[in-house]
Amino acid sequence: MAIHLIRKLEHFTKLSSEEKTSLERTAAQKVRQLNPREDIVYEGDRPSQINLILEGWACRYKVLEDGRRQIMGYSIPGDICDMRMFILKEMDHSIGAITPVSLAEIPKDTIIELTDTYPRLSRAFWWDSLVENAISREWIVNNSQREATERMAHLFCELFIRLRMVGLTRDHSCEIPVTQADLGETLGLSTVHVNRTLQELRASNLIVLKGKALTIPDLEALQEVALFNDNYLHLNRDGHEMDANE
Amino acid sequence: MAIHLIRKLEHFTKLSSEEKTSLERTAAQKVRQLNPREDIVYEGDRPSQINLILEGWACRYKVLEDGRRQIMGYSIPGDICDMRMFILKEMDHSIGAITPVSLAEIPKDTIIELTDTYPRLSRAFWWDSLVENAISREWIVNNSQREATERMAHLFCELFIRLRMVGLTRDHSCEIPVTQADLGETLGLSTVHVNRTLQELRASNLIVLKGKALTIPDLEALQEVALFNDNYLHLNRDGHEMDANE
DNA sequence: CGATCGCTTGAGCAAAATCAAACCTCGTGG
DNA sequence: CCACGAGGTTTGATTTTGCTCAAGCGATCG
Repeated sequence: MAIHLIRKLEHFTKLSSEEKTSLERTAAQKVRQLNPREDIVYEGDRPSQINLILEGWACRYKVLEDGRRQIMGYSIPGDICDMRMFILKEMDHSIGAITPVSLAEIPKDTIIELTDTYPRLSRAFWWDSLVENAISREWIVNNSQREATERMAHLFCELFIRLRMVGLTRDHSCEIPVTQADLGETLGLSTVHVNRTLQELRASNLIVLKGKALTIPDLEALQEVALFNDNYLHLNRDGHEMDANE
Repeated sequence: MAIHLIRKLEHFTKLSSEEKTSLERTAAQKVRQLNPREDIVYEGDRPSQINLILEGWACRYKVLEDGRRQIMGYSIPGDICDMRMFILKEMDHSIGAITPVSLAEIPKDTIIELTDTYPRLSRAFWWDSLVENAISREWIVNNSQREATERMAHLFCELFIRLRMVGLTRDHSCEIPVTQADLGETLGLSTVHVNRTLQELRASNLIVLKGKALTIPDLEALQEVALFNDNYLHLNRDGHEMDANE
């Protein structure tokens, strides 16, 4: 069930079969199920373990005192939330389930053991967290410089590529299980404007969105209107020189 | 000259005098001077060393194909740009000097040696980079949910506190050596609107800004209008249990 | 079968962008 | 010493983008 994580990490470096089975075993140890809208961790929590998303979508978010809510990132299968508990005492944001979520709960010590035993895994985790940071930075650009249509297009490009990395697309399609209100809280737009922007993207045949099923007939075209540059996702196997040779 | 870095890291854990002199020595090894608007690293670069800001301000930024520019973070004295080169091959953004900047160039191997010798330093660097990520996430919230006045107020609160951490404030004042155009590219606002927003903050006596000198007569008041919560800066000495006892 | 949640539409409004010009400072060179 | 120019700030007028408010619609589910 750690298949998504493994697929993702192998965009950085090829893992040995021993490393893969270790990951599989670790991820199977303790699994927790959550319902949509349930929180995985709360702002202010002092988490003592790492959560790996096995199935479903979650999001990181903050709520301002007056109720405004901002989604700062999506966690999809294969994503780890979060390594930072090794150092930081308190969560400065919450993580909530969007769909039903199945989580592997991995104790701190298990991770330490794993990374001590397999330095390649340690580096791959590091890569993963650096890419996550790069995504945060790109979101600053997206929500600050791009206008609604570009912004939405950019988000769809990113999500499609991330889902493809972990094997969750088919041809030109994937599932985007978020509501238009969620999209608004992601992109800093009102729900009404999200709706109208989606209509615009549909009208230009850039996307087909029926319920949760997103189809991108021409990814390049969508990337163009989004001014999308995938370099921040670091897909070029930066760790290939440490590939396992099997 | 690594004094600012040391001050910052000691908000996480107290360093031993040996660790401090090692940092000082490392930072004095090779120093480079840059002029305002000169780039420290370019998007696409493959950096081979770490740059520590000793004096002056720099910023991380991206430029879209059509010229729109977004500043994604400020680097002030004591900031490290950037540790990620251990893993990632190519910079996905640029870093440019805002003021004259003096940089310590630290070779990869020196950092490895340092962190291998002093695990406490290693953890402190890790903390530092996690706080940097938390700042990025907060900027997403800031530029997406807050309106112009709140947004600007929030930025000033953050910068003031960060400068205070490294000893670069006096009473209620500090230097903010950025132009209004820079502020616009930071906050996702037009220069004209930045100007008007500043006037508003001045009119409400929330800030005094003369040239580059910023005075915040009542930080709490400014934090209130900004809906500012400092938890994301992790100032509470999360590493105090590993303090050096000297 | 009503209630709830999510999506859609319309009308009016507010925030911020754009465009254009003036002004101010400061450093440089005649 | 003064003129000039560049970079930065300020102001006014107008337009655009996206927000708010309000209501209706269409599924889905107990």
